Amino acid sequence: MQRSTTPVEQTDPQVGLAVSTVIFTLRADDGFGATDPQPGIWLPLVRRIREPYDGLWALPGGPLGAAESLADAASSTLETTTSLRPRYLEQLYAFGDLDRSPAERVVSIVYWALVGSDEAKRTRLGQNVRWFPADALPPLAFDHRDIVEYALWRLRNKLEYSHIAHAFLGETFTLSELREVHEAVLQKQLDPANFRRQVESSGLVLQTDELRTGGRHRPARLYRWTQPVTRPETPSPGRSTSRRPTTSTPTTRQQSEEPA
Amino acid sequence: MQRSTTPVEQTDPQVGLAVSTVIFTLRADDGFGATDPQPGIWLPLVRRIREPYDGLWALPGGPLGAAESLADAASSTLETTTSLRPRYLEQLYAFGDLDRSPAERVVSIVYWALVGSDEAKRTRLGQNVRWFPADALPPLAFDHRDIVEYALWRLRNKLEYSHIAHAFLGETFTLSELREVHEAVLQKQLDPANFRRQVESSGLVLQTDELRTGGRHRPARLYRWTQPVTRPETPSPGRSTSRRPTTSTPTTRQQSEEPA
DNA sequence: CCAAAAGTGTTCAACGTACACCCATGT
DNA sequence: ACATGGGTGTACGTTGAACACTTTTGG
Repeated sequence: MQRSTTPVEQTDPQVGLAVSTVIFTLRADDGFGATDPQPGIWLPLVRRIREPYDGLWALPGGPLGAAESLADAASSTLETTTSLRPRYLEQLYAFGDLDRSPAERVVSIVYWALVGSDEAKRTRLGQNVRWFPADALPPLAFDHRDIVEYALWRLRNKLEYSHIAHAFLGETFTLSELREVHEAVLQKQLDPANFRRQVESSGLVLQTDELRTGGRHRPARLYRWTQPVTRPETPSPGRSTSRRPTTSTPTTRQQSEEPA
Repeated sequence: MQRSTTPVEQTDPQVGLAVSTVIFTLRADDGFGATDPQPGIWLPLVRRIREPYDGLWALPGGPLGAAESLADAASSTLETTTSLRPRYLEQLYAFGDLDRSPAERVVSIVYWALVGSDEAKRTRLGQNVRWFPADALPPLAFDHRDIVEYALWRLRNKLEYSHIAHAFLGETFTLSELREVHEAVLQKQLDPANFRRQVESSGLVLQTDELRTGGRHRPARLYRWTQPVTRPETPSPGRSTSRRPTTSTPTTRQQSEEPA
């Protein structure tokens, strides 16, 4: 007798199914009003008010409702916790080790999300919710520390071949502003000249005819994204790198323009 | 009142949790004894024997047992279906749309796996299990067609920066054999000369002092992998690209698994 | 005028690709 | 001898990093 095929009857009732979300934003202050020179990645955590791990901080999340999709659950967690709507949302991974939670068996499907810097700053949080800098997290409950690390890795990775930086900026932005986002996320300095050329030739961004004045230097041209926000809620192979092979290979089939 | 933090109480009992596996192997025959010139990707499917989708083919899988980890569930599905052990196993994605299954609500955590070509050939399958070429699948139940497409994309993607081709080859192999694997998976011809150099400089592979004779041509040197099998069962950021930066900063650019 | 960021140009090394060519074996 | 794949050499175009240099504003 072999196992039956996938969607099937009902699961063992002992296995709980939860959805959690790692929410990122970019902030330039230190949380007390002082302004850092470089912005950094921040994320909201929820203080647990029961066992296990009572008192520790944890990722916002909760059980999956029977009538909500996975992304909806992640999104609604986010809104309930921060009163914000995600500008980007993507599934991260399903964590299901047997010993994640001391007593019960819980599988957590984790999403990661980006929210706007400006909006995040204005938000008032509940009593048991606080923003923390990603590089100075308190002790976390469960395996949430690993989850955050993995989400950070994914964020940094993704930044390099997509326009998720969109989520941190307004409708229009200067290339310096965009570069600062990249520098904050990747935590390294980028050559302004090379960065400019890379972005301009990526096709993700479009010149406007406006300038941003005000700095005590030459005004900077404003740009806008060519496409609206990315919401990869269905994992589709297409990566739309918009690259065309210069010389060769009519590789028969629609050789997907995949990344790695 | 806000949603509580992650691993938590119990889920709505209406939501089922299943684990399915997309199993790939490489075969050179057409299923009837004739030998194709180029091997292709094949995968086993299970014929459903009940509603919904009775009679259609589906991915092997089943409900998650309370005492098994996600990877164990995927692995055991694989063994039950094909009597094989996976040489590679990785989580693909969690599919949880509301309308995946007509009546009930089921979330499927899907894994993808590779099994050895030689082993797969020797295996006898049960009555309701059959291998199909990935490019000629029958109509599939549920959203399994999309899932397979996504898994294929991931396989092709991953082939280029890891040594998962390991799974299709023996302990030692010639560079031609390795190239044939790549050509079969990527479905395009590769320049033997350039392929050789790329692989040799990748550090993933090591020369032996043995040769493979027998062809009516110059004997080919045998190689072996520098590392054993990859089993990324914890999604760790480190990709171990083992690349040495020639001049400047260790910019270890790596590509992410997962979609656009 | 000076500081500072915006924006352009140039050089160089690394890398992928195409392709010519030699090597060693079985028949 | 010759066909066939194993294996080496090389030239060229693209890309990315480094960095010199010009431009335009505010003070």
